[in-house]
Amino acid sequence: MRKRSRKRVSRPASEALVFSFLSAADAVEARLEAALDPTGLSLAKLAVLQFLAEAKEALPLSDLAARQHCVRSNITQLVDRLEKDGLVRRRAAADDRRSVLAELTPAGQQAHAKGMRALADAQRAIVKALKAGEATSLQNALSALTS
Amino acid sequence: MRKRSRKRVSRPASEALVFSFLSAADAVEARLEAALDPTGLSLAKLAVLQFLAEAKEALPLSDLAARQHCVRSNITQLVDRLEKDGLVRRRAAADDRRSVLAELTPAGQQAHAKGMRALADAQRAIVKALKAGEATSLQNALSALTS
DNA sequence: GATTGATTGTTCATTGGTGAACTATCGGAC
DNA sequence: GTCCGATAGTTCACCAATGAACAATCAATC
Repeated sequence: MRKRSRKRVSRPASEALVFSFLSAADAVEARLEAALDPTGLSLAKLAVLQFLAEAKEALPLSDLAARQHCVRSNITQLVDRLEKDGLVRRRAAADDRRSVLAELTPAGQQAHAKGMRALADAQRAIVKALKAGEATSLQNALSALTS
Repeated sequence: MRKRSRKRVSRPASEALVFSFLSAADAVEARLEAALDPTGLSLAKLAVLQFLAEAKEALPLSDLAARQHCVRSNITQLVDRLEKDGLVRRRAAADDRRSVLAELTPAGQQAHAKGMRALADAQRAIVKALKAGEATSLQNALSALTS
């Protein structure tokens, strides 16, 4: 489950908000990860399956890296593990001999479905924990933070 | 800088809030980590230095693990790296021969001071990005999420 | 005083990330 | 047609974290 424990370096009041924020995010992430636990998937793995499923076709690894917003070497390793799990297969691309395509196996499709169901449940539970009003104010705060 | 790229598995409106939240947290964390970059420290390392500095004495590694909310093996490795950086020293405990104490070196004290300054600046900048009203509503949302 | 159980730190394997270096291939420009 | 720069994937070393297994030590309890 790989908890990603938060450090809360500083104490003071206003600045502490930043670490509360990060700490809350870790808690949420841990909750999602825990929800996926029975499926044997992680968020990282499920994301790859989801990209493959929504594309409805095999995708080049660099494509996956772009969608995942991560470096290519990370995808190489993720796909290594997914392949070992039997959820994904590597295939050569017809047009470009540099390219390697990843495609879902039947087991991968099933894992994807199961994982997305578990994830959706967990997401709903978390969102429900925020009363309607707070959800929108959170959304404002969020956009202020990311800008 | 170790960006912790967010996956945004799902698209739908309300549930997507959860991933926006995680994504915003990653952005904030990346910003803090970037602010620490010139000091050569990471959040994880700075947190250890901070615990040692605020304790004003050498601390057993298991103590650090407790404060960091992480497993002991993680601290072993973190202190390994900090020791290699020359910021921390391992020392035997007088009373308990199982215990290993970590203490700040002079370089460690300086790095701590510099790191905390950089961190505080970055925190202030981030908090300022949230107008006063949104800060409190965020705080409410936060407590709703963690409960 | 010996045994038994908890605690301390380390090591190892695994997950998930980064970035640099390398090979192979692809496409143009010339 | 050849050369040269961009692109694709892998490998490697590193950072950060987890959890299991292990040796050493401590603390009771008998």
